[in-house]
Amino acid sequence: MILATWNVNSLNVRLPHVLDWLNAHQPDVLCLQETKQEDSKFPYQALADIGYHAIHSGQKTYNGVAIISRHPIEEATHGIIGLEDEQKRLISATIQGIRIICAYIPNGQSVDSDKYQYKLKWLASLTRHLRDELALHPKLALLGDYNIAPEDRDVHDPKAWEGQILVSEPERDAFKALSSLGLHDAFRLFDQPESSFSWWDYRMAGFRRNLGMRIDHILVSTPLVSSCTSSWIDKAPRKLERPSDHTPVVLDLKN
DNA sequence: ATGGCATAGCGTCTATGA
Repeated sequence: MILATWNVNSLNVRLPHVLDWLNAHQPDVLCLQETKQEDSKFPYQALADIGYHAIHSGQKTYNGVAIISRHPIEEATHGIIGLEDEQKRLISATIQGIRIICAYIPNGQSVDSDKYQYKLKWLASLTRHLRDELALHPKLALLGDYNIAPEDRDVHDPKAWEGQILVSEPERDAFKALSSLGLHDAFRLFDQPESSFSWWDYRMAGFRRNLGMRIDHILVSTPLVSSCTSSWIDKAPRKLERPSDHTPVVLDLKN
């Protein structure tokens, strides 16, 4: 079974890349973030034409999350229980007996911003929500754009970024709180190349110079760990014309 | 290095991203 996550930075622009990627890799599940479109614009038919079901929770201009699956999608829910939130950042479903949660965690903008407080509050609510989900679904995967680089090795220049957004201590503590629930960073279950990143700034030739961050993650619950066989970042879509600034993160699970 | 880019909206600029 192949699970993947990809922040597409507008599905309207990136649909051709997504369809090509689905056809090439045939993942069982692909989670998308930043679709930036209302549900009425979501390309259900184009996905069905290549054999995929989908659910979407979106809005104009900002945010928007989707789960795309080759298998039937069951028990779909939107948002975080107990959090009033206009922003469409979380969607969940059960697929092949695994609870799949697709999240677009707030960026936070800067540590002195109101958006940073919203990010920390959102993460606290997510952790509370995940505790309940895990009680119901021992096999669970949380996939998405976390907007957190968990360790210095996930940052191209840790000194330059020290204390800043995406790496600040409260954000990393929130990531550790998710880990403490029994969720494991699937990418780090395996040996990986140094300087492995999932996002590169469009500016400053960030991708060519590999000035990136690893902020897109797949966390899996303890009962799934022994099934994980490999995890990798697919840099190929970042090399295409008009790429997303993020690229897919992939996890292989044995059946 | 604090921008230089990309996207969407009802727009000729602003907001946001990370």
